[in-house]
Amino acid sequence: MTISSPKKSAAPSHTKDILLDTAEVLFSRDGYRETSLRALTTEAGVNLAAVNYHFGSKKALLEAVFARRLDHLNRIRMQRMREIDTMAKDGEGVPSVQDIMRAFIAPMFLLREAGEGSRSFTTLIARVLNDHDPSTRDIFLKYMKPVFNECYRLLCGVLPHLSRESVFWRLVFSTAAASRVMCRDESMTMLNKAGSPLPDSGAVLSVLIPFVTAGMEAP
Amino acid sequence: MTISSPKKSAAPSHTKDILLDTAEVLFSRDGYRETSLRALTTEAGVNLAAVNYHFGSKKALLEAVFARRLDHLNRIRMQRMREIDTMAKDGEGVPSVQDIMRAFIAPMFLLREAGEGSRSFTTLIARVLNDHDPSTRDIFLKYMKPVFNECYRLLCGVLPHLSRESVFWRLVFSTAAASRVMCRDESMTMLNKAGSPLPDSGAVLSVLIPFVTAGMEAP
DNA sequence: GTCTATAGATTGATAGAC
DNA sequence: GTCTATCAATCTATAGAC
Repeated sequence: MTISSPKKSAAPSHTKDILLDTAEVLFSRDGYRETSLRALTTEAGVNLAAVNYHFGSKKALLEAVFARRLDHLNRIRMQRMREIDTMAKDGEGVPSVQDIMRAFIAPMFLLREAGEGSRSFTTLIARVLNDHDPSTRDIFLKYMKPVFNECYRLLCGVLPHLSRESVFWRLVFSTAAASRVMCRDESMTMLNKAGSPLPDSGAVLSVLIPFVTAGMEAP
Repeated sequence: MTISSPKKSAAPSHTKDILLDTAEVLFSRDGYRETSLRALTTEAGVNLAAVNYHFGSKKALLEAVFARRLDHLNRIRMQRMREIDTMAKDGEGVPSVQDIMRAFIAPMFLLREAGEGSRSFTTLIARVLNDHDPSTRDIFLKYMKPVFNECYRLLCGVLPHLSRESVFWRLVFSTAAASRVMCRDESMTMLNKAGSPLPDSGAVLSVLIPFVTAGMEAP
């Protein structure tokens, strides 16, 4: 109890928290649109009307799911990138592309390993990023934008020989690669001739970081 | 008329063709699940019952949309990769990673520039690849698998110092980057601080190919 | 082959008793 | 805050006249 985080730790006691936890899992497993409020409230063991009572609408529930995790995650990423920025300004040499990319990408994978709920959440991010509905995508992009731009700014600083457009697109490619592994699923296995099981986040990260670093540094 | 391709060129005269063309555009613009048969048949100017009469179901229509384009596209990609393979076996040196990646990725971008319909189609691929419903994804992956595996095989040949798992995952990252630009949209503009307009496929390709090549070749 | 009409099911949201 | 009951809208798919 004494070392636990914020307030409610083990079992969520309030309907609101139960709904957030359940929505995180079901939205990531089946998709936001494909998850009906009936399936959600049944799984959560609460009444059908609870979502609209506590959050106002289904979409407001989705936004609440994002806010709960991203506020914390993005604070970590921004802090890491600011540390890199400060070190550079203090004359401790030019930061490496790899350090910047790791600050941008790694915290999401660490979150992924933090528990079943947050694991679902990172999958949800990857799914929402590719949603057809702009308003659904924009809920996430609103949180993404400041972190993306800070990373972009740092990269422009250490890759002055590249056009800004090149840096921008390469960073887009990198986020695409990262998000693809975030929601890795059976379709991966279908392509995987080697038949090897899906590796854990640490293993994927050790392939992903060199990949995006080399891509960013390409001539 | 004499230089036009296959059979029906300018205006599709049959209901079936009109439905394929309209489905391609609406499925890519709004998503497969989000496009109702009502919206589809209204836009196509045909009767609501036409889809089920001609194709049997909505999902069979999606599959027909894929078959019409992918049979041709994948034949081109396989041919290019086989040419690379033959050259290597004839002792004309080891093929470059860049050649292999270009054979795998470029034809899709060429198709994208071939017209409004095929442009929509490449967007549709990228959207379906990230669909929540496995059966929807699998329709595309069934066509993707042989081409992906051939590319994977070639890459293993020229990157013998890498583990097969590394090659596999790097190729997955590359396809993710390619598919991300395929459905580039307003959400890109939202992130793009430089505010530059979305470049054409040739320009994106000239950034994408060096990126994935460097990523594949990373130590 | 094309049309109208509708069956049959599911959805998000709400009103009102408790 | 939680419940039941229900509304109004949507959907895919089909039956049957023309």
